[in-house]
Amino acid sequence: MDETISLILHGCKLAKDLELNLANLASQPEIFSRSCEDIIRVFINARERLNVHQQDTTSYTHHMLFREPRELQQQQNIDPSLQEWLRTSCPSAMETLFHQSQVLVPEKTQMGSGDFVNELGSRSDHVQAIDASDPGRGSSSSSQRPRRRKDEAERRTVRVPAQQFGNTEIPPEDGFTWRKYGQKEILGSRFPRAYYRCTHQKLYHCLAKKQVQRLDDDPYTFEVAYRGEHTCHMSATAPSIPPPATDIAQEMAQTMSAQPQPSAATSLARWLEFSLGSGGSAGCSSSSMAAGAGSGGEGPSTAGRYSKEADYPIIDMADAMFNSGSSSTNSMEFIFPSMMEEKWDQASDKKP
DNA sequence: AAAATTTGACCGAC
DNA sequence: GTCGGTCAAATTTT
Repeated sequence: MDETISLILHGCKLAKDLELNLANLASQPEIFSRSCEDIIRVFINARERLNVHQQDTTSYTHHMLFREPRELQQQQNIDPSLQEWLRTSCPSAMETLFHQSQVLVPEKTQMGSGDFVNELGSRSDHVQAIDASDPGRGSSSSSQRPRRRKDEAERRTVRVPAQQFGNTEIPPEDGFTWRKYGQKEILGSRFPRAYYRCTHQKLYHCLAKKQVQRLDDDPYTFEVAYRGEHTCHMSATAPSIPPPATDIAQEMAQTMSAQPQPSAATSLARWLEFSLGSGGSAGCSSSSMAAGAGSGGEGPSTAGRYSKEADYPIIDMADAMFNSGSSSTNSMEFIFPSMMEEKWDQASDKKP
């Protein structure tokens, strides 16, 4: 069953890489199509495995999926940038699977064991997650003197190696667009700390931020601390402060051309959330919901948003996802509705 | 022209 | 007072 999890994560990884390369692939439909088919193949494979287990016992799959998330995470050695992507795309699934915010991969673990090479040629970042409460530099301020703002969001820290080619001083992409708003010399650190906020902060009131700083002892490794939640790419929440329609259109046009379109992969991520997360009746889901509320993420609102759909059993969702046959076009239309018609909102959001 | 970055000033927590 | 985080005007880039 661990292999199935690994497959699903591989699929997510491919989807993430596709998302990152979406803009580049606009002019290369063959590669784009092949990548999509790869992703579909991976998930079909996963579904078949789930089907097998489903025949064994109806609840077996679910129990195994939720058995020991932390243990699984350690076994899989999940790419933390993928974690961040999954976490922002489908928080409850992420929490269920990985107990997010407690991600801890011990030092000197075999980096890259979960590293998948894909046809898009994008390299998989070898990243290492560290606990936000690590007493080391970077969170020293919080451990030494818990400078707490009332509404300060939880910090999630990952270490990311510098790019292998090109300008190694630029921290690798993480799938989001950021605007730098400050830089500070930090006492006792060789390198300054850079402060970024989400580019879409104004338009979507997206409060996500990150701090990037090179390690003293390893200038080719960045420590990236994320704070706040991305609301800009979650179509259900984005218009919570509705901007003028023209601004949205402008923003979307700009987003489509300038960067990967997050909502495409978000659709896939939602399937994960349906399948893996917050399965109402299961005991594990309640704990994950509680953890979401307690650990400072936007847990309650996000988890509640999909609670209805989460009633679907795993196999039903997988079937719904792939039952349009092996035609990549049809499958893609289901998997990436926002890309095809940008109809996801109407399809999933049951607004009055 | 608009968007992004730079950088000194400012502010709140200690 | 120091320090880290943010603001915002100036500057650079697109």
